[in-house]
Amino acid sequence: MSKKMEISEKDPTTEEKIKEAARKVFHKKGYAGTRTRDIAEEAGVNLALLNYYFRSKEKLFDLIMEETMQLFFQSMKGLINNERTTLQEKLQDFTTQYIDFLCSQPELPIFILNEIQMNPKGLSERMGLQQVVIGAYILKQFREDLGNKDIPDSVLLQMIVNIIGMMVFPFIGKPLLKEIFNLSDEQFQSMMNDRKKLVPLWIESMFSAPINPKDFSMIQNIKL
Amino acid sequence: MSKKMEISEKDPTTEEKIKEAARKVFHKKGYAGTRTRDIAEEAGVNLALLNYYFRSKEKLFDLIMEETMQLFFQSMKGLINNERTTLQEKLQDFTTQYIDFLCSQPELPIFILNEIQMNPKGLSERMGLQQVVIGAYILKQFREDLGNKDIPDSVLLQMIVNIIGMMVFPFIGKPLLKEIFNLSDEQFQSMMNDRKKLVPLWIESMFSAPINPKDFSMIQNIKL
DNA sequence: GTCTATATTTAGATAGAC
DNA sequence: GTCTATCTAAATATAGAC
Repeated sequence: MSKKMEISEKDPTTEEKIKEAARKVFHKKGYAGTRTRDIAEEAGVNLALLNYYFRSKEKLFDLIMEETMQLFFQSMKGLINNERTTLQEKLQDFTTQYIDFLCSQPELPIFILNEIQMNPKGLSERMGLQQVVIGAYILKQFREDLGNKDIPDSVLLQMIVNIIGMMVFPFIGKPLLKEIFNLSDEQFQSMMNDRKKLVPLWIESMFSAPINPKDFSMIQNIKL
Repeated sequence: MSKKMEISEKDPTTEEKIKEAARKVFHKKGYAGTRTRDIAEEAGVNLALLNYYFRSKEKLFDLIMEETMQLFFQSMKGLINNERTTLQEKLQDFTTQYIDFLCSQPELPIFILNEIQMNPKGLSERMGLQQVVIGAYILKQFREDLGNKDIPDSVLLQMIVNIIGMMVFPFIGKPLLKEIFNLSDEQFQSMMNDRKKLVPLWIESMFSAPINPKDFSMIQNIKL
């Protein structure tokens, strides 16, 4: 194999090694719980190089956080905006692929939601968060499909929370789940695999639940 | 009003003030993100008094963590072990009262689940966690009710995750939800109020979803 | 670009007066 | 019990040689 061919697969640069290590450690321990020494050690480089390449812990974190949020939300964006699939197909694609994605990055949910709570400022401006969800093509389809059933937007909002929650929450509660039910990693994995098909089934049946509008405040003035 | 009568309602002691402040700050910022100075300031006492009363930040945290876990799980324990109500009644009581509880302490879920992930060791021994859930009376009732429908324990486990998740997840995602959907605190509150009745309805309908066992691995060897 | 050594800053903890 | 002042340790950041 020639040297030229190896360029594309050559060893990562020091800068890349640091970024990868930072991603790993920040995701696991959060901003406050991470020491720059941990990152340097994980990357196998000298501590001083962190500041040489990224100026400060905070700047490095901001970079990682930005990329992580992109990853987390953009991976969702593509799945819910496919205009060539039916609602049922899209829901199935979404749960399958997003659960696969989360399985490959199981600490993402708690990292992101925790850091957002610590520092919510300038969240949605940084990326078009509102547009990602509210403008999603799948929402249009939901509304068409449900228009017949007289289901208000406030219930649709509740269902969005449920769909996301049923995929994301198990990862947030994973350490607790594993202890309470003595689950192995394999069992957790197969539980999430089952969810790929269960979530769409559940969602469909939940929409059939007999809702009496008089029982609910229906969150005034919600429109998606 | 006599001085004797005022004893029971007198100002909190310094020790109590510190503990309350510690609870508040730890819940908000987590262990790593909290500085002892924050706690002292919140309590309005001198920094040195923290160590006078509690020896160290870590000891103070352990104390708060212990009490918080008790609060979080014990408040659940009573609700799912009432032997005098039907399954439907108990589910309704559970969702109503547990959501009320979470509304009164909205940072609890993310605090607890985050700290558990950071340091899962000795979790379930510290309190009889397995017994709280697995030994719950409501589980017996679920099994009886579902015995007729041939629903395996692995699906019951999935449903437990759903029940807890539908109550807890909105609080974990609250900052994000509020930004994406422009929710006010009042709207979030009324959303959670609606959930008190929606969750039991949803759960019931989800149990009616048509499940084909061939589609699922059904998590081998799970028994609750 | 990388390293050693060191400076700076921050946070937890304590000594000792009152 | 409480406070001031201070110590110590830890963590971030930088200077300067190579």
